[in-house]
Amino acid sequence: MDISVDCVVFGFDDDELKVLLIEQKQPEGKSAIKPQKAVPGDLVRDDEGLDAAAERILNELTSLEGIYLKQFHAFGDPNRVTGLKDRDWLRSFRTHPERRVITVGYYSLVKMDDFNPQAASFAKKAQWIDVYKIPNLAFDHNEIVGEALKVLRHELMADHIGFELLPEKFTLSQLQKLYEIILDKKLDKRNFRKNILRTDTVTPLEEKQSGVLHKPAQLFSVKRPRKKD
Amino acid sequence: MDISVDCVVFGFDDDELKVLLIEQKQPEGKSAIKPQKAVPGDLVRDDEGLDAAAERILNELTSLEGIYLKQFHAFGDPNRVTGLKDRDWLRSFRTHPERRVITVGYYSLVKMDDFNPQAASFAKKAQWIDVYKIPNLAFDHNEIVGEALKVLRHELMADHIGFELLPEKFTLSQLQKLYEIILDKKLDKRNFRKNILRTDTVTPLEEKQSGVLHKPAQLFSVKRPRKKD
DNA sequence: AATAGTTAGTGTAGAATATACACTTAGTGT
DNA sequence: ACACTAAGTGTATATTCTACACTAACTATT
Repeated sequence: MDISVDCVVFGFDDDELKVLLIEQKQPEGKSAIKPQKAVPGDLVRDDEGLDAAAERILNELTSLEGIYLKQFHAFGDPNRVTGLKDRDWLRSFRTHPERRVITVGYYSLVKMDDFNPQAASFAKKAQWIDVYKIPNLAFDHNEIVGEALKVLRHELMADHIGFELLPEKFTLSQLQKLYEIILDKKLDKRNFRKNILRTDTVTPLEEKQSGVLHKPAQLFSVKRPRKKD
Repeated sequence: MDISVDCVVFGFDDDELKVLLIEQKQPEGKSAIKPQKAVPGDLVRDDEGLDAAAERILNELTSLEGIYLKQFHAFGDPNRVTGLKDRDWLRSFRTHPERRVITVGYYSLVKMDDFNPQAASFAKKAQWIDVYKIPNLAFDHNEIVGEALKVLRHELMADHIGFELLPEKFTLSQLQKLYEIILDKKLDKRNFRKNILRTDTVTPLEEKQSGVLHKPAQLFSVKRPRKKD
């Protein structure tokens, strides 16, 4: 058997929660077939830990580093891979295409800002897709994304990890919107603010929004552990 | 690579939280070496899902069926297995002893009543060991048990799954003791009872304790989904 | 028959937390 | 200056959490 790692990378963009999907390479000589989208993932190397593999693979495919990255579930159904396209693809790209693969799911949150679409090579391969509009994916990736989303919701409430999805500087309204979209429900503005400020994970900056056609909002950033001043 | 499943089976006995450990069979011709204890686990078969494997292995080693059994983490450190004894053991009992093995941890809760310890396969014997007095185990099983315990604590609070560890009929005091032991802290009696009764997962029986040298306690059982009466 | 010993069983007041709700403010564009 | 828009702010009420102490029911002993 082989082990792979699949990374469900969440990002947030104005008013959509997105997942990073790659477009699979076309198998040789089958160019007529529409390529499938998939979550970035690959086989774990023989001498590599799971967490390390996840980090490596995510890095290879997105050039991101040092990201909140968490194992959430192992998917081991022996019939995980049944699709014809999936089979074709494996035959073209894997040395042992018939081997059963068990995959370990990781999820991660990134600021879309940090994400570097510079590499045209990259932009060709990877794209952000609205979580609520995900097409059919390769293998069992729809299920994997679904599970990741459940975990994300849970962790969002428990650990307030949501800032990870926002740019360096953000307003509380943006943060609230993020929560509303992930949880798929409206939140009360005043209560939300109380809650967030109480957790003390966020610091107001000197700066304010500008160029908006309404009262400019206070900008915040994530509170980092104090360096000595 | 190979995949294995390890099952951390919790049971409860009066005032100790226990884990089911097996004693590994001795490798041939090394009878001087003290055998190691381990959590029941084995390789996943080639055509078998992870959950199915966990159930099968638990069943093979303990003759239990239909147990609350939940995947909690995959352990994939390439240096998971370093001990000399572990190596010896693998050489004796595995067809591919040098292969790297990634293991998926499951945990499960059983009523010790229902359990009839029957060592089989490569287990010399099976025994319940106090969670807080676990010796050095084979492989990375100490870590695995530790993680399982964390998850158990978490799920205990979230989902009130504690009854699984008690006999069919139990008193609220027994249940409270169970919580106290798992969480390793004292709880307030009245508040505890309020909480449990509020969750509505438990029904009082007609029956009371008897033969105790104090006021006999009401017996309860887990509330099962109503069958049609 | 009375007594001592033991755990079962119960309520409430105060603190903390969660919820619901509406108006004023500071900008931009016309 | 006026209209438009989202930012920002406080309070009263309901709910949940916490701390806390006495009486009840049974057994064993004398």
